[in-house]
Amino acid sequence: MTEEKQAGPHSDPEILTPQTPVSSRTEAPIYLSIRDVIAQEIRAGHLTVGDRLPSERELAEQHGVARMTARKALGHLEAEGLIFRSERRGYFVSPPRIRFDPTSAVNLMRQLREQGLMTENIYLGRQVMEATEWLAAQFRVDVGTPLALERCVVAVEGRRVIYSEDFLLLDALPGYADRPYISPMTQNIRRHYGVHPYPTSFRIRYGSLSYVAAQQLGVAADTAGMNVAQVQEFDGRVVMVNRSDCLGDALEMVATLAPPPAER
Amino acid sequence: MTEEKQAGPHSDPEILTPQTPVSSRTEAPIYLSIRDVIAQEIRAGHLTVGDRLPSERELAEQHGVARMTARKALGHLEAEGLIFRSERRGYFVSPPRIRFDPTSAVNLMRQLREQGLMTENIYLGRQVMEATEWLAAQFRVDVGTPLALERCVVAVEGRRVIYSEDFLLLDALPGYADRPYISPMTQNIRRHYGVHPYPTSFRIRYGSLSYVAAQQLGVAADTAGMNVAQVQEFDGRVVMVNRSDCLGDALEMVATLAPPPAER
DNA sequence: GACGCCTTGTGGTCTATACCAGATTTTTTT
DNA sequence: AAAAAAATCTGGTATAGACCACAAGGCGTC
Repeated sequence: MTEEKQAGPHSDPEILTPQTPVSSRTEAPIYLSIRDVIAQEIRAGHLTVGDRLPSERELAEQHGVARMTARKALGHLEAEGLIFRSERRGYFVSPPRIRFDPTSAVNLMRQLREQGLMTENIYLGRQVMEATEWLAAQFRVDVGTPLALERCVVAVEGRRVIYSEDFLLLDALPGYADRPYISPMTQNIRRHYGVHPYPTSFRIRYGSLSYVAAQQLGVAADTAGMNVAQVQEFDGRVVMVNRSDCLGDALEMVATLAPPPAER
Repeated sequence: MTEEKQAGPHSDPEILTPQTPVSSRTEAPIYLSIRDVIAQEIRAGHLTVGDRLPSERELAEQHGVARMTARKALGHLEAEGLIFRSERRGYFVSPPRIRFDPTSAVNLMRQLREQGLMTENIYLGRQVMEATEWLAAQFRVDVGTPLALERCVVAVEGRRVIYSEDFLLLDALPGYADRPYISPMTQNIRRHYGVHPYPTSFRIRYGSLSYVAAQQLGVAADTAGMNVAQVQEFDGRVVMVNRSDCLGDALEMVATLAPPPAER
């Protein structure tokens, strides 16, 4: 889980080559075989990280299929994390997935930098709001409790991959609204209040990106990804709830766990 | 994270209604507005869990669009977990997502039953194999080390949602190959060897389902979902690695974490 | 009642085309 | 040389058809 083979980022043998039908009764769809051809190109190293793929129209012509069929093959490769698309620019070979440990107290930005990735935090602004039903439940407060919302986008190696919303309990953070934003939220809190919040729960689900997230990340509205929610506390009090929409092909959640104390 | 509102399974206010454009410069795609209409029907309770939706062709006609457009709206709803499709049967309103805690030592089947869900384990068979590169790294053994592979499908409330592959280190489990399969793998190991393995790491990623998984689960080959890998140990030795392909709309990963010891 | 055939409906796949808006490149103008 | 305009290329969306394989239900025979 921690080690990484180094025979090229896309030679990961764990992907049980979901290749063409294994002697299935019915033909496999054409787009799967096209996908396999392209995947092979990438794994073989003919196309390497950052390279641009032929356009949908070119691929369609090359394989003698309609554009929508080629498009479906590309969509599949995207879901597998081999390639990503940049809106109206083209498809590119993906770098290896970013790893994020939702159980770690180390904040996301730092986790990314520790992987040697060039990361950037694009701050979108702050607003004050009242707790919705869901937020109130997370914070264990009443609906309508004042919260601060900090919105930002995280770009890794120049690609926008995470749209993040941090909700902060203003009651627990006096004077917060008057202070400037500092990049990693946990740093922000630590700097101002001298405490370091830690995650107490998380939820990861596959889902579609919200409309704003898709816009901010510059992807099609129908892009699917991962919706992550993370709750952070200190002193036994929930102070921060994070909601993120992540491009599914760009990252993966990993964690190493301590053995259960009873077993020790 | 742990509580559930009970105003109907699909009134979850956390979904920040990724509705029609928020005064965007450009029109939102048609399929998003169709999606919103259907989502509204479901949230309002006009369609409830298990109900069948109109067919793609019917919806297309109702909204005066092409079938592929209606299809795209349905695909979006599926990604959001509001509906699911049964191959060549139709679309149905989903039950709430199943929750799975990858950090828990409690096995999946039991977790599901604790949520009051009718679960079924469909055993697909066993085979003996040699460790591939990836598996060898997980087990911390040499490539080619003999392993047992147990394959099964988990159905929840009658719907197949997880295709699971358990890899077992035969060296650590003498005589395993001669013993019958017992449903939850951890139970299996415990029964035979008196020890209870616990998870030591996991990895969750968004991705496409493998071809066999899609076949076993009875979904289209282009279905995306979540790929989960989990490593289990006992006595400091990796004895089991699980790889699962899950229907993304059917479940979510949740966990509650202990505060870091340093903070206590 | 049990079994098998056939019809019908459904999603799964695919084609061929079209238009749009944004990104990129080229050309022209200043 | 710089700036502006135009042409081109790209993916994003949408239409309107088509055929297939499988699921389900009806119908018939046995």
